Parts: sequence; structure tokens; C-alpha cells
Amino acid sequence: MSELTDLRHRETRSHIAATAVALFQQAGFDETTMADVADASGVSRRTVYRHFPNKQDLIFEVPRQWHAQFREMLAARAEDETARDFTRRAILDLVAKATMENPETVVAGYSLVLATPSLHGAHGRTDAESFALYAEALTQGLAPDAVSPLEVATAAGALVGAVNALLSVWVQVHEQADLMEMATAVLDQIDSIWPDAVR
Amino acid sequence: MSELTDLRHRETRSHIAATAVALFQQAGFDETTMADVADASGVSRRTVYRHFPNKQDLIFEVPRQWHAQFREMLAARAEDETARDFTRRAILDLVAKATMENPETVVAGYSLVLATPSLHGAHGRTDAESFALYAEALTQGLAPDAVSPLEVATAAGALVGAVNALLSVWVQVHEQADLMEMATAVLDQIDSIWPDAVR
DNA sequence: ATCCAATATGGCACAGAGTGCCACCGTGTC
DNA sequence: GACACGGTGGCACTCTGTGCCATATTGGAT
Repeated sequence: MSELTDLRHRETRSHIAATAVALFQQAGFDETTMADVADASGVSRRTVYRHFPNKQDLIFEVPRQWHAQFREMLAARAEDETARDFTRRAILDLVAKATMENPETVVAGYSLVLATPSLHGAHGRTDAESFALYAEALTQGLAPDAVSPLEVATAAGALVGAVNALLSVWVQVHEQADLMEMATAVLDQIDSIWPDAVR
Repeated sequence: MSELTDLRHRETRSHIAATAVALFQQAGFDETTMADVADASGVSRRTVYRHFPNKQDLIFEVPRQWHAQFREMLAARAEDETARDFTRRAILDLVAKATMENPETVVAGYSLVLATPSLHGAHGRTDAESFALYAEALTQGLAPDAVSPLEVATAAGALVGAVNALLSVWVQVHEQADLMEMATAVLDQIDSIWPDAVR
């Protein structure tokens, strides 16, 4: 019951999400209603809400995956790797995966978010999640007073902003530019934000 | 008609905003309906929507003021002041004003935003506005190819994240800490993000 | 094969956000 | 006093999001 049903559950979920994103790209996010998504997906409106708590979350699957993978990597982090090295490695890793697997999906989704004011909100929630993850990575395994909360918050916040900047520039020039190269450049530019305790 | 009526308009507007914030702090943002706000303000629900496009904007007056003042300062910026110096000065200036004039309002408002998930969205929109302003300050008066878009975006994004971090830490410790001191520390920590062309 | 329990789904009704439309009213103008 | 105009109130409507209950499907137990 938890093998097959769970598989179906995830299939239904991704089917709805894919249908929704296609509709959003075609007619616009605000112009597409949840009833439209339900009809096009062949399910009821109520079922859509069972898989996704709200309309915005239909197009935030990618960052959700990133967060999940980042969390996994954080749990498997080696003792002797500093927070700064780990975070750099994790971000470059996730960026590399995105480039190889489904760059078009990422570009299309992020472009839609940037072009739709009513989605900036949900984007803000994603940022808050990223911020919390980075802050956790920064303080993991450290004594509570090894680094000041303000330093941690500043580094984590700057990192969130820098990654957002990277993506927003990339989706505009992704035909001509190499994402990995850009990611490295961004991380180098902000490298001095890391407190000494995590280097 | 445009002297007195305009004054009344702004009075009504600020009256509604003040009433709304008080209700939100007392009963919570999600628990307070627009009908509640309208009743407590002595106007109709329709009128509230004439002054504020949506519920969220009722509590984002402070960042709106900051953006307006930043824009003014940017327009009056001296030729020989670098973007980095200007931005530091502008941020410290706005922080100083907030500390002197109405720190309680800022703390209360920002705490409410942080504690209310349904407001993180509108916060994201504020971030997008900040990002655009910082990016404009960075490129103002520069030749188009003097600095790469990625460098500008990274610096602006990191700045947005750092200022958010500053505020979020401050509202938690504002009894014991000096905001100006913290702001200076944050700006110093991220000082190396500025591209050479704007220093 | 049959029954049972768990779960996914559909349908319905409802509260609240946000909007378009029209009527009303107070204020300044001629 | 007639008139135009902008702010306001009221009404009706769409859409989001949720609670509740009935139904169907599936996996497991006897």
C-alpha cells in the first residue's frame, strides 16, 4: 500500500505541477485559475489543493528539491570540512546538477517568477528557507559563542542575495554564458564575507 | 480642491494604516479581516482598497518610506562620491533616522512580518525593490561596460541579504544593542563585495 | 474469494481577498 | 443655483483556500 500508492501519489503530483507550469507559461500565472489547472490535469480542484497547499507552490518544485538535497549534503558533511568550503561545494554541486539535468525548466520557471509580481512573495519564502539552511551550515558543529549571530546572519543573507543575483542574471543570458563559471565568479566576489571561524 | 482634499486623503490613508497595524499586532495578521480594518477605521471595505491595493501593503509603509528617501538621496548624489561610499552613507543615514524617530514602530512592524508566514511574500517584493535601487546606485554615472552585470547583481543582492540580516538580528536584541554599531559591522563584513569600479 | 481498513478523490458549501460598477455626496467653480 | 469632480459606500461577482462528508480504489487479512 505504501509502495504503489506512494508512486501514484508522486506521479499525480508531478503531473499536476507540469500541467500547471505549462498553463502558466502559456496564459500567465494570474490569468490561470486553479479550476483551469484542475481541469487540464483531469482532477478536481480539491485534489490539486491536496497535493499543493497553494497556487504559488505549483511552480516552486525546483528550489524545494535544492533545499532537500542541500539538507542531505549537510547531514553527510565531513567533520574536517569548513562551513565555507562545504557551502561553496554544495552550491556548485547543485548548480552543476541543474545545468546538466533540466536547464530549460529552471530558466523557464525562474523567468516566470521574475516576470510575475504576485510570485515575488513566494520567492521571498524560498529565500527565508535558504537563509535558514545557510545559517545552519555556518553554525553546525561550532561552539555557540564561536561566531556572533550578526556575522552568521550577514554571511547567510549575503549568500542568499548573491545566489539570487546569479540566477537572475543567468536566466537572461543563459544561451551565451556558462553557469558554472558565473557561479564561481559570484562565490569569489563574496568570499570575504565568511567569518574566520568557518573558513 | 487639491490642497485640502489631498491632505484629507493622506490623513485618511495614514489613519487606516495605523488602525490596521494596531489590529494586526493585537489579533494577528491572518486573523484580522479587511472588514475588521474598515470597521475599526470608520470607513467602508471598498475605501480601504482605494488607499491600499492589498492587505499586505497596510504594514509596508516603513520600507516604502526608506525606498523613497533612498531615491531622493540618489538623485542628489555628488559626482565625486563613489557608489560604494554613497550606499554606505545612505544606509547608515536611513538606519540612523529609524533609530531616532520611531524605533518601536520599526521593531514592531518587522517582528510582525518575520512572525507571519503570509507576509514573507510581500517582504520579497520589498527585497526586489531594494535590489533594483542598489543596482541603480551601483551603475549610475558609469559607462555601460565599466562593470559586469553579474558583479553588479552580486553586490546588490548581497547587500539586500545583509541588510535583511541586520534587521532580523536587531529586532531580536534591540534592547541591548546599538543599531548603528551593528550596521557598521555588517557593512564592514561585506565591504569586499564592491567591484573596483565603484570604490 | 470476501471482507476490512486506509487512503485518494470528488463534490459541496463557506469565509475571505480583491475588483468592477453604479449611486451618492461634499467641495470648488462658473 | 447649476455643474463638474473626486472621494466614498454599497452591491455583486470571481477566485483562493478550507472544512466536511460521501465515494471509490487499493492493499492486506482471513
